[in-house]
Amino acid sequence: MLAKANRVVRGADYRLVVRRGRRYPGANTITHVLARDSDAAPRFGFIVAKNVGNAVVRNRVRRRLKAASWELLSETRPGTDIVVRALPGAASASWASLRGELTTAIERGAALA
RNA sequence: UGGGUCGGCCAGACGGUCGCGUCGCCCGCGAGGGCGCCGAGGAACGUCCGGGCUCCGCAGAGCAUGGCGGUGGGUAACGCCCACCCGGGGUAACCCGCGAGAAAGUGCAACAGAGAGCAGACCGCCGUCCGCCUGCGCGGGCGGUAAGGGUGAAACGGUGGUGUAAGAGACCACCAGCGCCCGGUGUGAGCCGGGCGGCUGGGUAAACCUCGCCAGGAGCAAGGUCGGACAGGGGACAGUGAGGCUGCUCGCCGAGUCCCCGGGUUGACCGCUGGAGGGGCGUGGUGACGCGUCCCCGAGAUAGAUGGCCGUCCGCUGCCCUCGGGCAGUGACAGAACCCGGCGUAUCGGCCGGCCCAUUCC
Repeated sequence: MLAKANRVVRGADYRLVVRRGRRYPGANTITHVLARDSDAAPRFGFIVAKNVGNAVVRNRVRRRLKAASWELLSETRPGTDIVVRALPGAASASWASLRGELTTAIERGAALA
């Protein structure tokens, strides 16, 4: 799981990444990637809206996305902010497909180290 | 053994691996790191009640408004819980009732029916008069009546008798209901028994209403500390009383208040978890619950930790089938956000116990 240092936690940061970052749509997620001028650790943020499911479902989706992000953390270029928005299909998506979507988006975002 | 009824409890298990959050200790100037403890629910849910807590400058009184409604207890309090009463259902265990007042007033009630709220007379029954007829009778007018028929959820007590032209609480007996009185019993709602009276005057109060009881307002985005940012302008009212805790009146306090346009911040910390807390034992009580004593500390996040992945077993479903396995899928409802007590709602499945009925055996 991701430590707090690897999380996007400010509302302003979320807005910045979603508006200015490049979008990579997947079957169950939309990934926004924005490179900052920094060599700080990469940061991940997650948006799971109510149309995904009830609170239990949303928690599970966000935790799986966090776990997938943690596995990709060491391979992500420093100074990158990534925000993943979960779509309603993410509730029933398999672990492998979620992780695959995220990997593809980061690769295409040229954010791999 | 089968069926029923009531109550309590659990909420997949184990392992591996990689992680997250608070707190404590240690290391480090610091960023941070290491170790250890703990880390979602019976409903955490809905936010429907009740409280604690916080602020509103907490004199207060009345009205309004809202809620509650058998009795007695429990509780911090309740619209909750317990016991009992009454009424209804069930062979029974047991369940159900939004359980005050309908002769204080106002309102409401489809269809059917002659008539539905100070009721009414369609068929019928009876008397009398007239007409027809040999006659039994038939038809009509007037009057009496409400026993019988019929309508309805409901038709102004029921049964039997006296009475009468036929009938009728018109009168009588018993029963039911209403009111009053007396005796016994229970803390009480009531219950049991006896007497008297007029002879009865439905439902709806989750319709207005009446009676009794309860209730200040807003809510942790409460409220406070620190830091940061910014830009003011206009209008209304104001010791002749602004404003002050939903509305009104009285009373009290007594100085700035409110609105619009524009601009800025939406950071950190406190509140924040040790409490009507949990467990054991004893004790009072039918019980809800109370009392005493010992032990324990058991979540505090803030884009929001409490988990991700893998394996074995377990349960369920489907298929195959050599009747014992194999394969595949799946794991109820649901996620703390100041904290408690309730209620309501959702829920795959499982465990335990009390009681009742039927049946079999001894």
